[in-house]
Amino acid sequence: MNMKNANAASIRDMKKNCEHVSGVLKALAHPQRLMILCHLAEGEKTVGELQELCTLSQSAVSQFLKRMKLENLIDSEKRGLFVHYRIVDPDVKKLMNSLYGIFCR
Amino acid sequence: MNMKNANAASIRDMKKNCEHVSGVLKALAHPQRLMILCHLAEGEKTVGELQELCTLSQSAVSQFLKRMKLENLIDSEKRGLFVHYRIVDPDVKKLMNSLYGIFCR
DNA sequence: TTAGTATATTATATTTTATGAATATGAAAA
DNA sequence: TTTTCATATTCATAAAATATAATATACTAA
Repeated sequence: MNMKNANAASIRDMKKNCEHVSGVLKALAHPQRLMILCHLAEGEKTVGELQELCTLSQSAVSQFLKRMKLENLIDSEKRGLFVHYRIVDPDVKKLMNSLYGIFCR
Repeated sequence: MNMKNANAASIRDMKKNCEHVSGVLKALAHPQRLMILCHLAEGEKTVGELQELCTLSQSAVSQFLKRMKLENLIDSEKRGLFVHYRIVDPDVKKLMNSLYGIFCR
């Protein structure tokens, strides 16, 4: 087995992984987006519920949600007048659990 | 027991936690800082070693390290001509392990 | 003391992100 | 069909992050 190539490959992987993971982290790396995710980690919420829970303006919540939706961390479903948001990316669920385990006790 | 106060307290905790954790995440949320941390997760490294491993300029490595040192993720020790960096925050070590477990396989 | 090597700092141009106000959309109720 | 309610979008501006080049420090060896 050619070690040189093996290393080159794993460095490439590492770079790729770091690019992806840092993108995810960037989406979480804001006090209020993280707060929103903490609430979503406990289950689906509407925009209005998040607005109350996080004491944020409607516009702010909407923009934060959009940002995280773009990064595919969450998705939404409109039912009647309300839009329900939830975490979709299973990796993000795992990450939120890890964060809780590490930093919240 | 007063539920209202209990909730108020836990919301306060949540806010505090989110502020701290998002600070940590922000420090990781850059492809090359994350790359540096991945290498440090495997053990102490000098600035020059990181520069080679990550193909970055000396100045860039130095600045990234400074940034993460300010956030107390890492620290450094000068021995002779070389400065050795390592991860100090045990939470960051755990987090790097989680990230690896979630995103790198 | 001079030269060389490893690292740190500074300056700055550029890009990205945050914030808040105003306005728009679109579904439902009256 | 007008009004109301939940949510989304746009826009202006401020603030922060990033990249890069140039220069400085500080230790070592000759």
